[in-house]
Amino acid sequence: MAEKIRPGVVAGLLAGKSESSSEDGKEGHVVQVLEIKQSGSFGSVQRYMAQVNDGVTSVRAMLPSTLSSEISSKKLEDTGLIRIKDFTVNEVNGAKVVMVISCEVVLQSLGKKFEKVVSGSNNISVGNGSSSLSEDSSRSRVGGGGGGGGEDHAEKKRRLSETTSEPRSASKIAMDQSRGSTTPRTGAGRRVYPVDSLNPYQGHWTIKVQVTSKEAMRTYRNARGSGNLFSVLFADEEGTQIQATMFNEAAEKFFPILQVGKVYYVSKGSLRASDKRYRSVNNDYEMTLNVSSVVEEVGEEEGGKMLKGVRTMKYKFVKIDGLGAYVGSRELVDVVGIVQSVSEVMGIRRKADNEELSKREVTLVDQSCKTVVVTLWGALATEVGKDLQERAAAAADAADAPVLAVKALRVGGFQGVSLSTVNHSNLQIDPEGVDLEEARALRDWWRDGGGKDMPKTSAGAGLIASGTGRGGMSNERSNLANITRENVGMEKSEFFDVRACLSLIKPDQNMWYNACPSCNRKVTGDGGSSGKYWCEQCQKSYSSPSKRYVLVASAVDSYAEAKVLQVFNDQAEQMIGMSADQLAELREESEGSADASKTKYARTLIAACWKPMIMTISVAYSDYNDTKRQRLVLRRIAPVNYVDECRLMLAEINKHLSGH
DNA sequence: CCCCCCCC
Repeated sequence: MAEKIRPGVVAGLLAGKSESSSEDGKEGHVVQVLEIKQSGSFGSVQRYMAQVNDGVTSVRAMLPSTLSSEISSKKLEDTGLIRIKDFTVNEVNGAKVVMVISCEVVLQSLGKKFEKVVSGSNNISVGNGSSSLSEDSSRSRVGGGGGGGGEDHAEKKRRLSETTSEPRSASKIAMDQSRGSTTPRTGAGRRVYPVDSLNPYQGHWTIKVQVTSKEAMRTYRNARGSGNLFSVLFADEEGTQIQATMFNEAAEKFFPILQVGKVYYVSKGSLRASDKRYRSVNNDYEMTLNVSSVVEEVGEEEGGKMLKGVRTMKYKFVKIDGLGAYVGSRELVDVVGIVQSVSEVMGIRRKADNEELSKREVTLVDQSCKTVVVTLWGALATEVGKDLQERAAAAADAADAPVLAVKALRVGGFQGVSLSTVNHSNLQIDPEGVDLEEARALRDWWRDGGGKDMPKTSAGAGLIASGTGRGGMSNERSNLANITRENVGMEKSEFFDVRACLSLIKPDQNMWYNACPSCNRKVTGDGGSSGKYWCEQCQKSYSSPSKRYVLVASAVDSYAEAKVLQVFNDQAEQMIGMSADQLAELREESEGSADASKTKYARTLIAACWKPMIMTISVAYSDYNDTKRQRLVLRRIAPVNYVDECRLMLAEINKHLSGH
């Protein structure tokens, strides 16, 4: 076995010994892990703790989230070996804990605890575990580097020396920063951490990041108070992103300083687990900067213009045919597709406050041969959308259609599946193939014919309940209790989809009217002596008007009963299964029957009830005898597709589960 | 400490 545990390594870790001189020459320290235990989860990722053992000493260690899948999949078990590449040491309740930042599995399991008598050749001195690096020694190791603007391999190695048992004081870092001009900043004393190594337990760090997006300042007001805030996304050279938010005073302070595209050293921010529901980047943590946080722009001579890795946005693409699973969840997705069409910019008035919004719709297709409409909002519609439109127009033929990669999209249920940009969304038109394997694969697929023979259908088509002609049900389900609450529909009419049954169609109501055969409006007259009916609209008389339903039914779901649901002809016809004229005949036959409930007429109305269906119901307030009254109208019905409904319920359940 | 993200 090439991998060897050197006894004394653990003491070395505790002492912050950095230089790895493992016998195989690889960077890092090989140790054995014992007593692997779950240790809470951060975000969605289970974290583990373990004892790390070198045969002489063992100490508690927090293992990185990157190792969690290895543990859960049993690629690493008790008595296994890992190589620690990067770590810090924290004191928790007076005991030292090794916080492993980066490591790899060396051996799944050794089968027993590794124990060894310390050999004389051990080249790591076994310290007392509390020694720490002096400021000077730390400094001397971090010299050089220069203005390359990146952490090279040597720098990474140096990070191995970082301990938090004696961190460099924040004031020291601040001093270094203000003194910056005399010494290369990436050199003197500024140890730059990769963003993915940050965690809430770490004492002090400095990151070097580019602002990749910046929100406008906004105001919030809730039960706990009100204030201003804005957030930015930082990305480091490795492309790892993290959201940083600033409130109130800190927001005022940093808003003018942080600019999109510029690079900064950031330190003294606080980290905490990010809420998966609201996460705009794939990071278990998010950062809050307060007034005492340090943000300093990196000069261009230090490579501040562009961080190498940032261009490579880190995507977690979801194939278009897989978007259905995200409908209704708040999770943001990344999508890459061939641009099929780009609409003009449209002006929209937001319902809530009548504010004018710009939107543009882009249709994408990918290898799944499914299409989806992405709605771009605001500047993404007017600016990036314009570039996209021009690029699409410039395409000589379909094969040259642009590729669009979008980071952070909200998945909605409009027409089955729809995508919408949010504040943090980021668009890349024709992303560099070298950076983006998926984009290249997609373009190759498209240029090779792009499944030319495959029909391209909307990703939503399979998800919406069909059967009622144009349009479709959304994937959001409400219920009768919700939609009949007071004031729903007060402002303007609202539409809801519910899964419900009719519970009653009273047989003694009017049920229909005589309609003009050409305009469907109510005609006057009763045939009478002239045998004619008059249509006011068409200014014509007819001898044989057809009947059209206009009836009141009750509907029920597992939440409530809506006693009065207005139903018009098309929906009534679908539910009753015959035209109003046909039902009128049955009604006539039933006249004078001894038992009205046994007539064919009555049984037909009963048969229309207790069939679950998806109903689109509009709720609005309308005048009724001088008072405003809530009015429910059945606008559309569709059969229940149980597979789809189960899928929606599962998504709903998952939404609740992921909330914690 | 936010967590709204719009329209059909």
